[in-house]
Amino acid sequence: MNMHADSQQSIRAAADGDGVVLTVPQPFSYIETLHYLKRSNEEVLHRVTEDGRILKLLRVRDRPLLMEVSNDESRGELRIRSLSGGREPERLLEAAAYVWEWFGLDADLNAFYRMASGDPVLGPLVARHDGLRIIGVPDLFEALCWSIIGQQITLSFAYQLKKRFVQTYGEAVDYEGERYWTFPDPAAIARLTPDDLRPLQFSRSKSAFLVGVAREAESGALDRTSTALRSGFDAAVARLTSLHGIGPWSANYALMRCLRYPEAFPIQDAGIHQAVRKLLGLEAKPSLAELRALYAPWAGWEAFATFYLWRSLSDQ
DNA sequence: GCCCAGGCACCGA
DNA sequence: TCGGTGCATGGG
Repeated sequence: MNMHADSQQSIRAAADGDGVVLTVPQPFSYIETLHYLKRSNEEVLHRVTEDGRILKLLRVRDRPLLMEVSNDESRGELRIRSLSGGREPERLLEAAAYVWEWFGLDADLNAFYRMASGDPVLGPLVARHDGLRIIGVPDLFEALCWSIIGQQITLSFAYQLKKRFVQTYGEAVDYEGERYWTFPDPAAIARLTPDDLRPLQFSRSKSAFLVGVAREAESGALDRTSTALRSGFDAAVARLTSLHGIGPWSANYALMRCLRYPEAFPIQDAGIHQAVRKLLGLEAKPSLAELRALYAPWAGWEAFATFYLWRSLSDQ
């Protein structure tokens, strides 16, 4: 896990000595963050408590750490505590850096809003969901697996598949009567054969894709910081789509949620089409020509536009 | 039964 | 390059 320069400036030890405090850049909406994190009851990679704390099991320096995130709205701060797995300052700092990355706190939302506020489709969305950031998937292997799992099936079924996958091959820690999971390590999946995944109800292709990507990741060839992924957007798309099972939608999905390219745009996404249809009051899903005209002004901000469109799907 | 879900690989022209 | 087809499963 790498510390980002901006995040380091914003993290300090809590005054009472329990955990660290993260000053969040504005705008940031904790409510919107929770709304996204709570969207599936089948989610097993984090838990949101009734009083609005977020619990998540991380792997920090090769050991599990159960992290708790809570919000201090009046101060514009998040507090990060360790519930189990060690409270050394270095481990807490890494957990805080993870949150910074996870919640997309590096993004300059105001710059996006300057573009979006006058847009007929995005304008109302950014007004309604002020402070919504792109909640990410910091781990590239997890992001690619999740994109493979989500291909061509309903989101609810995708969550069921992910739950089985995580609970079969991930690592668990029990805390106060609840079980918390980490996403499976590439090594655990790399040694499987695709047939091992079929009983979990993965299709033949999804099974093969997952094992293939795990073997690639296990070989070290899927480093987030690799030249192929940091030499510009087109090069990164080319690198990811060279993987079996990663097409344009999945590559853009991972570049949006993991590598955080603002121009990443999974335009084939059924959810985007559905959102546009609803927002424009269309009978049928928009044609490609309609979409092109619509998103031309979003150039350079497509990832943010996508996340706000997805958000609109759970509006009344 | 039919269509659609946060698509993709593969095939033939 | 482009369009058609099979794939697995669940819900409306």
